[in-house]
Amino acid sequence: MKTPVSTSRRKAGRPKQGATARDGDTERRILEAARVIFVRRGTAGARMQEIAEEAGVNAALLHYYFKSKDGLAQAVFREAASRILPEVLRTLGSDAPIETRIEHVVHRYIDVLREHPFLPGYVLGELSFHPERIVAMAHEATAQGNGPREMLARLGRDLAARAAAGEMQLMMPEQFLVNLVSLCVFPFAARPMLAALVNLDGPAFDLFLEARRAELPGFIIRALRP
Amino acid sequence: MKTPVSTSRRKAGRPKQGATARDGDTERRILEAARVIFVRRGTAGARMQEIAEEAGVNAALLHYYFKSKDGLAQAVFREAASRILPEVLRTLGSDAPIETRIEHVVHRYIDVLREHPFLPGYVLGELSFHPERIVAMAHEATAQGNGPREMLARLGRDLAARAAAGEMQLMMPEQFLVNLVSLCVFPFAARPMLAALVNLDGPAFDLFLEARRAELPGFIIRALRP
DNA sequence: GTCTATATTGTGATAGAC
DNA sequence: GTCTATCACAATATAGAC
Repeated sequence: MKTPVSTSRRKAGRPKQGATARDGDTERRILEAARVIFVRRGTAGARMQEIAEEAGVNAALLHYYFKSKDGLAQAVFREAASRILPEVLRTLGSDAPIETRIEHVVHRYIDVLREHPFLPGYVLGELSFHPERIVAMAHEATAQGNGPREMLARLGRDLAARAAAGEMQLMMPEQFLVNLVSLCVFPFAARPMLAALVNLDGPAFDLFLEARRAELPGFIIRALRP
Repeated sequence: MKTPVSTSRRKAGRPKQGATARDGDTERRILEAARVIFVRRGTAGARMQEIAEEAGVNAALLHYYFKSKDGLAQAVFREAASRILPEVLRTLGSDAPIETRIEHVVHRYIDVLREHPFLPGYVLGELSFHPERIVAMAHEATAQGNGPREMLARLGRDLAARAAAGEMQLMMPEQFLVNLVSLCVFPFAARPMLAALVNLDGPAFDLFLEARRAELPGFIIRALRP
């Protein structure tokens, strides 16, 4: 009998292939289903029953693998947030020219979010309703040395150097970071509003994103000129 | 006995001043309390009991004035969304020079959101988890003639004219609108993340916003240069 | 209009057989 | 590991007295 529970648990002995779970690891199936349902309904709106059905497993198994609904919710939020945060921060802290970093971040961000278009709404909702979740994650990242603080400090030095050389506006790195992320992420979170208000739905939204991916780097770079 | 319920209901005969409700209109007290709780917890996370306590009234009264929890939720969302949408759209469709409109929108947006800093997180969460709500609102606005479509069309003509005169980049009005709104709204929705990741909390966030209010119009106007 | 009491269902969680 | 059965309680909603 294996010890269940815990956030960082991983498969420790294959299941016996019960009749219901057609393939692969049950725990993974549950986690994927939970991601789908939590992202769609929000943490409070999600139902364990619906997650079980989405995963095609018995509802009691959710508690076997993850202790509680909150355990599942935390696991899902971690995964979601770490999918749209760290890589971009890393890119932004590289030693390429700022213009190159901007282009990389914009392209990468929009590409990732096109594959997970509902993540921003979910993450922003969670941030608002469960702000404590992000705090724990930030602590870990900082402890690992992946901390965004160093990245921001380096970015600030680079911006200041370019400004001193008369090549750019002087701008606080925090403002720069927020501008960049806002312009990439917000359109996804606001998608339902754009669809309802200005008919930016379905294929129109895809075209909008394609144009945005191409134009946004230039928009930001022009805004940085002195 | 007065007919209760319905979204657009207003006070029709003062209450008898029950012992509990210290002052004023009970319905209004409930609606205000509902706003506080729904914004804090999200629609699904909010509890009718907590709203009643926040309002200082008996829980049964919530159902007397608003038929159901969903009725209350709709009323709150309408109020919230109409607080951060229509005015800005109107400003953007004025006949002042584009540069002036940008400055007006940025200042107005940031001022309004500083008074209601948790609205963006709530509205974006609702958009994601209850996209159907915004559709109804958009229909009404369009029916009223307040429609954002005309505003966007006018804005598009103005942008095209300035581009033809060689004074600006050519840009689709949708992209322009999204850029402007993203840069104003996103920082509020992402506030918990900024606080955890780069220490932008409390007074630091206020200073950040003050600087942003001053710098953002220039940032956007520079980005529009040819 | 406001209150108490209660109906009724929903929902997270666990015990225990297999 | 997975299932069935069930517990315990939370939560929306209503009935009816005042």
